This record gives sequence, C-alpha cells and structure tokens, in this order.
Amino acid sequence: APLSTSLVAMYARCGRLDDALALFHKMPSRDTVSWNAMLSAYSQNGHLDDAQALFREMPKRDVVSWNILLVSYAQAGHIEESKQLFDAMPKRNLVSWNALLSVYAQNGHVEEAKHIFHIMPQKDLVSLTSILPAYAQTGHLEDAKALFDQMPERDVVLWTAMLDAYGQNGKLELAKGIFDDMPCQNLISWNAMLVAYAQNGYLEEAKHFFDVLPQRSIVSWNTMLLTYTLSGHILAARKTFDQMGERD
RNA sequence: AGGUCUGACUCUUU
Repeated sequence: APLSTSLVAMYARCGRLDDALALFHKMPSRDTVSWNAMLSAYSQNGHLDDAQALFREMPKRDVVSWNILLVSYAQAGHIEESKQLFDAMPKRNLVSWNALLSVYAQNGHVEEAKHIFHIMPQKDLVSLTSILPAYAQTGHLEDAKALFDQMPERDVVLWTAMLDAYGQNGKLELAKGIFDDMPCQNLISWNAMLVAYAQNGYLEEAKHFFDVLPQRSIVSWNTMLLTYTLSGHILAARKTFDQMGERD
C-alpha cells in the first residue's frame, strides 16, 4: 500500500489525475494515507469539487486530510472558507498553522498573517519563510532580518526569501550581501538575485549576471525580457525573445 | 518503521 500511495502522489505531481484515480481504485486496500494522497491529487490539479466529494466519502479523516482541503480552498480563491475550515478542524498541527499563515501571506492579508504568526503555538523554517513577504511588503525589514538571524536553522528557501525581501525594497547591497553569504544556492536563488538587479535599475549588472548563470529557467528569461522591454531596449528584448527556447 | 499535507524567484490569472 505504501508503494501504491507513493505512485498516486507521483501521478498527481505529473498532472496525471486519471492514472492516479485508476490506481487508487485498483488498490486492494486503502488506508487514510492513500485516501489523503488521492485527495491531494485532486487538490494539486485544481479539482476542488472532487476534493470536497472525496473528503466527505473518506471513511476516516486525519489532520492531513483537513490540511489538504484547507489549501485546496485557498487555491480556488476561497480564503474565507479556508479559514472557516481551519476553525472547524478537530485537530491542528504545525502544518495546519503554516498552511493558514501562507494562505494569508500569499493573498496579501498582511495583518492576518502577522497575527497568525504571533499566536501560533510553534514556528519553524516554513513559518518564517511564509511570513517574510508580509514584513517586506510593510517595509519592516529590520524585524524580518531579526527573525531571520534568530532562526537556529536556515535553508536555501529561507535565505532566498530574505534576499527577495531586500530586493523588493530596493536594498540591493543588502540583497547582494545575503546572496554572497548563502551557504548553498540554486536556480531560484540566482533568479531572485537577477530580479533584485533588474528591478532596481542595475541593467548592466543584471545582463552580466544573466550571461554568467550556470543555468537559466523560464523565470530568468522572462525577467530579462521584461526588463529590456520596460527600459526601452526593444532590440535587446527582441534578441532575448529569439534566443528563448520553446520550452522550460 | 515507511508512503499522503504547509514555505523561496519572473509573467499571467482566479
């Protein structure tokens, strides 16, 4: 059963909802974890109605089931329902709190996000990474940096969020400082640094940074394309566009 | 014991 459950989850990640469902039905026995995997499959592929139906059908629901549905509502733009679900949950874990926090943060509900962050019983890396944009949007970079410094463990996701917070507020030097201090970098952190250059008017630096990137994604290309376009460098934009691959 | 849920980059969008 664990293997089939993993396969259901894999199909879901690849957008192969039909295969996930077929396998789910073929499973000789289904426990709550496999039901949750199918629930998550619907959720990840934007099928809120099917997720709701499955949620009601499930013989047993655990905190993970509730968490999946909470996120599913938010992804469909139903923020209020998402919160109501959180309030109705029989049991909450750290993921439930983080999920609600990120729902608020990602939808611009800055005050609600900060409130949740302060009342949640425990916090981890995910909580801090989720709340950083709320601090950044309100210009409270010192608070954000203090929380960042207090965190005993930091991963590349948190470092990148901190870099981005500085970049979004025009603090190019501080963003670059974070970038240079990162113990580990990846394509996403490179893109965040690229965006920090580009959106703060450092076109030459952005161009050079882009040119020496070990890898580029569609985000890197879009960033250069938009930067050239908005700065009136139409020929450079056209050239960038022509160099873009057809796929990401 | 293990398999399912939450966090970072551009644009678009609900």
